[in-house]
Amino acid sequence: MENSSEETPARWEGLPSWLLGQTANHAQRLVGDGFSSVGARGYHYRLLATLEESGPASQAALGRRSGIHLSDMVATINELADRGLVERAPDPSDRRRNIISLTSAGKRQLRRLEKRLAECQDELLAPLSPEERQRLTEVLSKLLDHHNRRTGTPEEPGR
Amino acid sequence: MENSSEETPARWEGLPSWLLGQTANHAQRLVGDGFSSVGARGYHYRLLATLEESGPASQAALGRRSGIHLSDMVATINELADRGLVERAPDPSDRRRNIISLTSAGKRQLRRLEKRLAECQDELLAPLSPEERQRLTEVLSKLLDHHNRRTGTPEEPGR
DNA sequence: GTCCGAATGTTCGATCGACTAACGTTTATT
DNA sequence: AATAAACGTTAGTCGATCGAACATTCGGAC
Repeated sequence: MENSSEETPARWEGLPSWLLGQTANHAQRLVGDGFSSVGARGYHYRLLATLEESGPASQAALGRRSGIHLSDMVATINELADRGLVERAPDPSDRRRNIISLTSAGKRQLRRLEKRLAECQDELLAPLSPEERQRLTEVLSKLLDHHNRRTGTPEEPGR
Repeated sequence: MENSSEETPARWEGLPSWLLGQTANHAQRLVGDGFSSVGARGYHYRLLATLEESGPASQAALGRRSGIHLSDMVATINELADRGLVERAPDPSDRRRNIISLTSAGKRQLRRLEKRLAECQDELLAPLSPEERQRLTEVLSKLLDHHNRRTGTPEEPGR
């Protein structure tokens, strides 16, 4: 979507689903650009952040905690390991597992990414007043909650 | 994103960009499912609607008006033409061009898609009060406007 | 009239996030 | 010991979006 022009208002442009999709695109572009300016992408941030929160863990566990699919974890960890931001070591007590841990360079990168991320949020919400920002995140949270409950995120139903 | 579980709140889940992306995903899934239940997808609706609004036109013009990339127009028109919803005829006055027009079957399909679409908006916004819905679309429109102005949609600057 | 730039339709490919399928290895259960 | 389950890995699919290249055709400048 780069176009439009010509004198067409387009009938779908007022639909909530369309507005959501478009603003989400802008948001994602902003954040993606912010990340790529430091040589990273979304999965990198998510994995580094998860790693800092839960400490060293196996790829499967990190996948569960970060919501990154197992098969994408492989590539993500490869990329981060290549950059020395993360270490992959075999688990001595379970030879199936790798234990992934954050290096200090990884921690520094995480700080950078968080800074960019915060800047992007601000750029994203620039035209909104603090109250509007508050209301927006509230309403979005409510929507997200509703649909997560009935669709995604099993969140261990009976446990 | 099917996972999560494990007892991790995840630090990015409150970020506006994340909330936007996730709710947009839900919205897109809803609409996409609605469309595919009639054997269509997003581009089909957009093209059919554009076609009804602006009448028969060349692929390039339709692309500009619908915001669909030229290279994707080809496939979209192919699919719609295969289903008999649209007709592709050479322009006698310009042999580069095809003139695309809506068939009556296409118009009927458009009606169906619009109905589904309306239902999906309702399902999407289900947990929100009318006032909240109003506010949400307003805020999103404001955001979208802001970012379209400074990024996408040139909308012929000097014309 | 001819020539060059632009528009048009088309094909191919790349991206990014999400997800499926299959497979070999290793551990746990029975 | 046999079977089930978990783990890591590779290799794909998919949908939405976009870029690059190309041949054809048109239009305007000269």
